[in-house]
Amino acid sequence: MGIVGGVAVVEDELSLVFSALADPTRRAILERLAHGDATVNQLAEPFAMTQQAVSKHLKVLERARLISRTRTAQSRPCVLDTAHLDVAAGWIARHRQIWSDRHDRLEEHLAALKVKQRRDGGTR
Amino acid sequence: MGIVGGVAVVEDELSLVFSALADPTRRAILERLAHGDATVNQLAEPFAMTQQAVSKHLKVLERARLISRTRTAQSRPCVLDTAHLDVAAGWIARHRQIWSDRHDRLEEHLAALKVKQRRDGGTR
DNA sequence: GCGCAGTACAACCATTTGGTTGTGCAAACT
DNA sequence: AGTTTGCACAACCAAATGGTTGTACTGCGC
Repeated sequence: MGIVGGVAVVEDELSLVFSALADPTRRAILERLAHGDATVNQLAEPFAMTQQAVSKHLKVLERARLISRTRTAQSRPCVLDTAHLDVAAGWIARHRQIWSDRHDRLEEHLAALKVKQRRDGGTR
Repeated sequence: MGIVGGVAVVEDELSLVFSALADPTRRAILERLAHGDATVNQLAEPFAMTQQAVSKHLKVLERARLISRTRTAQSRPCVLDTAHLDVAAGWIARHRQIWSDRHDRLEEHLAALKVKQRRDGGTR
C-alpha cells in the first residue's frame, strides 16, 4: 500500500484532496470556513465530538492544503486555500469532458445539478 | 464513526463518491473506462496486484455508482456512470463559487488549470 | 462431460482512520 | 502569581481499507 517497486510513494495531491473531502464532518468544516475564518473551538462547537477530534480533522485538511493556519496569539484561526480544491475540480472536469465526448450529456447534468443544489442547499 | 445518536447513518452519496476517487488505482480504472468499456481482467492487467484486488476496487466504484456492470455471458464488463461524478463536481463547484465570492479568483484558477491539464495530461 | 477462462467470495493480515481520554503548554485575564 | 482559555500531543481502541491466498462458481471450447 503506497508502495511501488519497493519505494514508498509520496501520497499524491489528488488522493489527499479527495480523501479529505470524503468525510461529512470535514466538508461541513469547509462550508463553515467558506463563510468566514474561524477558530478551532468555533468549528468544534456544532459537532457532537471532542475538540481533539476536530483538531485531527483540521490536520487532515491542512495536509491536503485545503486550509492553512496562522498562529495568531493563542488562537489558531483557519483560512481556506482555494487553489487546492481546484486540483480536484480539475480532475473531475477533465474526466467529465472525456465522458461527455462519448455521452454528450454534460450540459444537461450541469443544469440538473444547479436546480438540485438550490433545492437541498446543505452538504448532504 | 458513521454513527449519530446511536443510529447507523447510511453513508451519504458524496462521501462514497469522494472516497472512491481518493485512490489512484481507482482513478486509473476510471480513466481507462473513459476510453471504452473493459472486462475485469483487462482492467487488472496494467496493475501490480491480483485480479481479486481489482475486483474489490470495482465494488467500491460500483457502490459509489461511478460504474455499473452488466452480466454479459461469463465476463462482466464495466461501464461508466457519469451522473454520479456530477454529484462530486456539483459540491466542489458550489463551494468554489462561495469562495470566489470572497476571493474573486475563480476564473483565474480555472484558466490556470486548463493550461496545466493540457501540460501534464495524466492522473497525477 | 471435461477442462479452462473469467470472476467473485471468504478468511486472513497490516495499516489507516476516526474517535476517545488524559495531559501539557502558552497566552490572556484578574 | 495563579487560573482560565485555546489548542495539540500521546496512548489507546474499534472499525474500515487495501491487499493477500485459497477456493468456488459459471459459461465457453472441445
